[in-house]
Amino acid sequence: MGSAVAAKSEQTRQLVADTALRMFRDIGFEKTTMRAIAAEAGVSVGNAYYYFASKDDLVHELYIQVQAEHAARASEALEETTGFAERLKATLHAGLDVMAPYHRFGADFVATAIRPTSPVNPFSADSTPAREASLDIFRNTVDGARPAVPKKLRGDLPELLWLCYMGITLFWVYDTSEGQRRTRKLVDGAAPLVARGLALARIPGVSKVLDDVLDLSRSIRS
Amino acid sequence: MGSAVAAKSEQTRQLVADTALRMFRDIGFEKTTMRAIAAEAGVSVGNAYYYFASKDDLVHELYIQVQAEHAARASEALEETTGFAERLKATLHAGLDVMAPYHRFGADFVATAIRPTSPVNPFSADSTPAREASLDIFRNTVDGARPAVPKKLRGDLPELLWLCYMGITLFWVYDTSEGQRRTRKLVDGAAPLVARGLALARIPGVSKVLDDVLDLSRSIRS
DNA sequence: CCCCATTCTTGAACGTGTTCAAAAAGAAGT
DNA sequence: ACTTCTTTTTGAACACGTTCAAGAATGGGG
Repeated sequence: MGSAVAAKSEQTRQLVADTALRMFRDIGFEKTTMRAIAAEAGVSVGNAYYYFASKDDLVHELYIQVQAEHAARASEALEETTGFAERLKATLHAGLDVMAPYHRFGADFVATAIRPTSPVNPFSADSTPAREASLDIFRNTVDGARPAVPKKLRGDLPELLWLCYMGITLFWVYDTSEGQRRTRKLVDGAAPLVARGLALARIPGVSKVLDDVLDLSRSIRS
Repeated sequence: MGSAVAAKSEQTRQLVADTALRMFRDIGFEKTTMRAIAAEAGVSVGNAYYYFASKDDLVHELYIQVQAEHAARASEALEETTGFAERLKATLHAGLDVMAPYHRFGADFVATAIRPTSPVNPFSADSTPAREASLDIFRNTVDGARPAVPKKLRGDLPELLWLCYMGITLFWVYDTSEGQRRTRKLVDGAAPLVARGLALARIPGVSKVLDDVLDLSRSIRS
């Protein structure tokens, strides 16, 4: 198999993927039927299925692309901020920026992603690379913060924030306010509160409860 | 329209609903096709649609039934407990008990329920009665606790706990451990921690942050 | 008893995601 | 050039959720 041929095959794959993602953005998830994608891309339905096992698989492709874009934008925004609250805000807003064009499609995306059997499920094995890359964004957000976050929390915080990010995404999906203004407000309000909450970890009474929360969290995960 | 006729119509409706719910439990969501339900119930497909606008609507029926059973069991269990942690545990375990037979179907249930347009969506207008009834369970859980929970939290806590319950349900859906043992462990571990966390609300430093959290929560909701 | 309006029931038909046997195209060896 | 094997492409076919025009059953008013 020469490289030119490999390129041809890859070209078809990309054509299908690009067409699908563009149609998702422009006309929504449900109207983007497999037949419509195939017609628009100028291939047969079966051919699209040769490259993507299912429509969900095309959503997976979108998830990967959105995640990569989020990593790029967050990384850039984080270069200029040091305070934890500001860094968290930057990371979360970057995520919202990237998702924005797909808002009308967000509900279907989430409904697809939430099935444990789906390749798009953020906890699934298929999503491990994308999930790890996403976790890296939050590790970077936490580790680069000055003043540093309490050492006790540094290990678990990225995962916890990533989980919060999933929750915020859910909120964003349901947010019908213009430009998802309420979600922006939530991020702006919550980020400094999280930072102040972290400072409380140094109060002895709080620290004890926190230890137990972390213990529970670890025992549940293992 | 005599009552006998009304009964006949209601009888068909119940027959379809009962058949569907039984099949959901026994063979899962996907294998329970509308054609299979109709065949099993001895009616035509169109007839099932006369009583239920969609397959989602049958899931809604299940949601209502599960919620009613949860309310009944929780109410009974709460009669015997006074401590907040114990009450919370009782309420959450009652919910898990009722959902248990539907675990294999849980993922599809959640995927259906999460669509903003779905009648099953717990935040939707269609679900308002069931949601209010569910909130009542948590109001009862909080209000009946002795010693009483801090007054400042008493108003918002039920909604917050209900939201946590949604999160626990999500955890439960993904929990493949035998009998969803890990979810039980999570509830047992988290309930006392929440109770201890509430006590921290009396620490001045914590109280200030908490005020802002509650303010933000209220401003986002309105 | 018959008529009419309402309620209930039917099953064919539509568009969907997905599958698959078969064909076409390409690569490689002789 | 011919064969052989793999990769790619096709489009008909399947089961699904859903719709709908048409018909049956029902019940009250003359």
